[in-house]
Amino acid sequence: MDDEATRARQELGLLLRRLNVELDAVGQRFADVHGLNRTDVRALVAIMDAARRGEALTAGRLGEAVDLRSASVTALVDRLERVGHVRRVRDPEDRRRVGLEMSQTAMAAGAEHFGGLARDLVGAMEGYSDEELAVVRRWLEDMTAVITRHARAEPPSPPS
Amino acid sequence: MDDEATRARQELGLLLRRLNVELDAVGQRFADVHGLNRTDVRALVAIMDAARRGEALTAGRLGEAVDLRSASVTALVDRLERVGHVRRVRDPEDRRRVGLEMSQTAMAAGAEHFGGLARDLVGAMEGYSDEELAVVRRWLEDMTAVITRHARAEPPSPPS
DNA sequence: GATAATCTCTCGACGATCGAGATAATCGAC
DNA sequence: GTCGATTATCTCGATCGTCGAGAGATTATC
Repeated sequence: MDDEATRARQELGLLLRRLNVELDAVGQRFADVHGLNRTDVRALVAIMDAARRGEALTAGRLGEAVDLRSASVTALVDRLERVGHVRRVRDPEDRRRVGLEMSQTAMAAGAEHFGGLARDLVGAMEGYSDEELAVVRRWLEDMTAVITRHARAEPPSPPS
Repeated sequence: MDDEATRARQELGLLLRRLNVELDAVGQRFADVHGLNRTDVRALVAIMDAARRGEALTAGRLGEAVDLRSASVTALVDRLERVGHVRRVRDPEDRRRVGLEMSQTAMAAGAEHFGGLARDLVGAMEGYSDEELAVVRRWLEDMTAVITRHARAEPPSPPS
């Protein structure tokens, strides 16, 4: 591959990084608007995702999802509960466990903020053909695979 | 646009979010390995980017780049200087200003971690034709524009 | 039942960030 | 040149998020 082709590919990597920065900024903005910190937002997203899958997250599983110790999860849920975004619900089957339920207002706020972004993204894709989006999809999956490998462990080079 | 087409586009949005999470994890991993926090990593990246552009970041500009007040920037630079990643250099022309220079070891560490990722990403793009990558590029730019608009201000809907 | 395992919470400490104000250097007007 | 306004950075004290250690409560195992 000649230099020109390599450089074009490197630029796509930089574009990806720029997109990453802006996407993080969207989350930061949601946090600012609602008086939350980044961890709180990550937690709400995790709870929403779980709810969408039909599961009710427990305190422990939330801690795994956002990588926090139990003491921090307690403080985190205290904060979210204090402002009314989540509710603690003791599991009747295993009363050690504490389920987490999102309030309707929190669900609505999240849907408005992130749902609006999703809607606009879909709108911006209207002009693309199915074939073009298939290419994009394959590319995204390939890039995600590479990135995930780097995120988990640091191989000197990809196990080719 | 029918439901099937819309759903395919929504899935690309989810793929993008997943990629974002993994990319953040790469930065987190760099932080873990080197005993830094996320802010420190963001600061080092900002300093590296500036250095690549041939500029030496001052303390104030670094604060703007990572969105921290001056008190926090002082503490931040103290941390980075203490472990030898950056050096304070008084600007001889305006001695109020403090320039920041990255150490060779820090540059090398960053190049190894993030440069390795960049190399692998380029490698994963080898199988794509120029035309395919042009589509991907256009798509990335379009998506970044939409995301940036949401990150800066929250319009009820894109100003179409 | 006794004991081990699991899940969450409490407590004390540490560290990152901030607001207010201090310090030092530069710029502009005279 | 000199003085006041401005700019850039730093110091100090306080606040808040996170953690480690361990307690309390519940369930599983024998």
